[in-house]
Amino acid sequence: MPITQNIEHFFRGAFSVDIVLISFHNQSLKLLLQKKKDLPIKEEWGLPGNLIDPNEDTNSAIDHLLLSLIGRNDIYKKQLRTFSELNRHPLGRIITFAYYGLIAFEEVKHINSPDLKWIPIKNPPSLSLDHNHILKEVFKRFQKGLLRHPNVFHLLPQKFILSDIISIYEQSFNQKMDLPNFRKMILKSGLVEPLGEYNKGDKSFGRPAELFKYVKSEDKRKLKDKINFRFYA
Amino acid sequence: MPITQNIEHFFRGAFSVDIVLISFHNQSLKLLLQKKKDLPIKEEWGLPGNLIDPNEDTNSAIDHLLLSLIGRNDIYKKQLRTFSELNRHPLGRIITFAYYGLIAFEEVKHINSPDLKWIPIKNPPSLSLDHNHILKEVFKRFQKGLLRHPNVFHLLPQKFILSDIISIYEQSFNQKMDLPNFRKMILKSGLVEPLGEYNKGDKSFGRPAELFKYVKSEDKRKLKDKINFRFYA
DNA sequence: CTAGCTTAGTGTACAATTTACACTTAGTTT
DNA sequence: AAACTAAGTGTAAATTGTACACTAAGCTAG
Repeated sequence: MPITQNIEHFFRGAFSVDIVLISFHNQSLKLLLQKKKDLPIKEEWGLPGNLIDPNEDTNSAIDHLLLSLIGRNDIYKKQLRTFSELNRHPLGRIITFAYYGLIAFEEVKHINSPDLKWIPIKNPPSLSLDHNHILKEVFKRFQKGLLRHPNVFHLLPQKFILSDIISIYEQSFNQKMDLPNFRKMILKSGLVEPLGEYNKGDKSFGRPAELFKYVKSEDKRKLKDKINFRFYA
Repeated sequence: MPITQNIEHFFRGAFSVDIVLISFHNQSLKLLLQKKKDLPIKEEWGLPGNLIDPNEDTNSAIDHLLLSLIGRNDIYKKQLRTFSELNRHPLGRIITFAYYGLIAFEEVKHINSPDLKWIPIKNPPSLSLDHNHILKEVFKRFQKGLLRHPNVFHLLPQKFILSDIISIYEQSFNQKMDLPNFRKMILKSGLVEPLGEYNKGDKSFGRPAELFKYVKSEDKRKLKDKINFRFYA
């Protein structure tokens, strides 16, 4: 099969980027949606996204997208995977690079556009195209990220309380944790440092919680995953 | 930005699939390479791959590729990620879907083509395009797969000995294991069953090893990953 | 045939981690 | 002041991981 013959036959595809941008506000995980226009599609809202110019790199495309959405692109983000089903887009063969990003809500709370809205990430509405499918997959990876990397901290403000961490985990995995033990784990990880300040006035009852800050461990934690031959679904 | 105007500007890209096919033979992990022709590139050998027809699905493209390579496509395979750097291919903007596949060597040992060869996966030669880069990334994911899923068994024949498992892990992570303890882990996992047969004649010395078979656990092991707030690099 | 090598496989004691859950502390509400 | 809420501490038992000595079964060399 001499592919250099008739090569232009293969060059008919387009690319896009879409982002699942996650934040945490009022004890609840939030997702950013964008109003879709100019597209022959049914659902109005979907994941924020853009077509990629043929001469543009994927990474710079996501940076442009983030700038236009929230005014900055220096947030935690990760390219996840590509969705390439043949008829996923009415305009033709468009494959999309799905990203996810995490950001503390205080960084984006000023944003106010009729084309953007934050919704609770649980039970999202029907989204345009295959975006519900993308969201589902990305959320699974978000969960794995929480298990394997200190990603919670990207969702929290500079000063936070330990029960916010626990709350994010409980929501993400839809299960109750044992507070005392989780607390000890967090402390033992060496990733947080107490500030001696307390969370006054915020809540109405209960003992005020101490505020903590995140410290990136300097030793880089070059630990290897343990090989233990116990597998999980 | 009314994207439905001048839409054909965006449809100039092409797609391809490439596969990192891994096997295990003679106590050594192997990788399948393909001789590249008809391409204006320097290196002769690279990862097996194909351009995708604009009307073809990615999954069916990888199936066709596997059929043409080894005569079957019912092996363990997984789409990993997409490589999309602007100038990764001399023919134009081609983004490639990188897959990896695992197969027991006895299933493919009959294959004999001047365009294909198995090489030890450690210290591969210089490959065409960005294939060394792809290989490196895929190998990391292969390692993670070994840690989190019972993937070793895809590399082993129906009847195998426990030290083959250990050998694959030792090679993949380039570290010595404690035999007695690893053995107990494997046994405790419930994933293997002794056959009462022994590995006679195969090796010259040492006590003959018992043969085992893989049993998929029926209870589906719906265990969740443990949330323990210990993170690894 | 036997001593010694090689690899397979078992046993055990100890260390580290996880889990369950009672208890104390500091604030607010009634 | 009693009751309630949420934060935070302590401890004991169960489970898991680690180190390493030991036994078993074959082969080879003498």
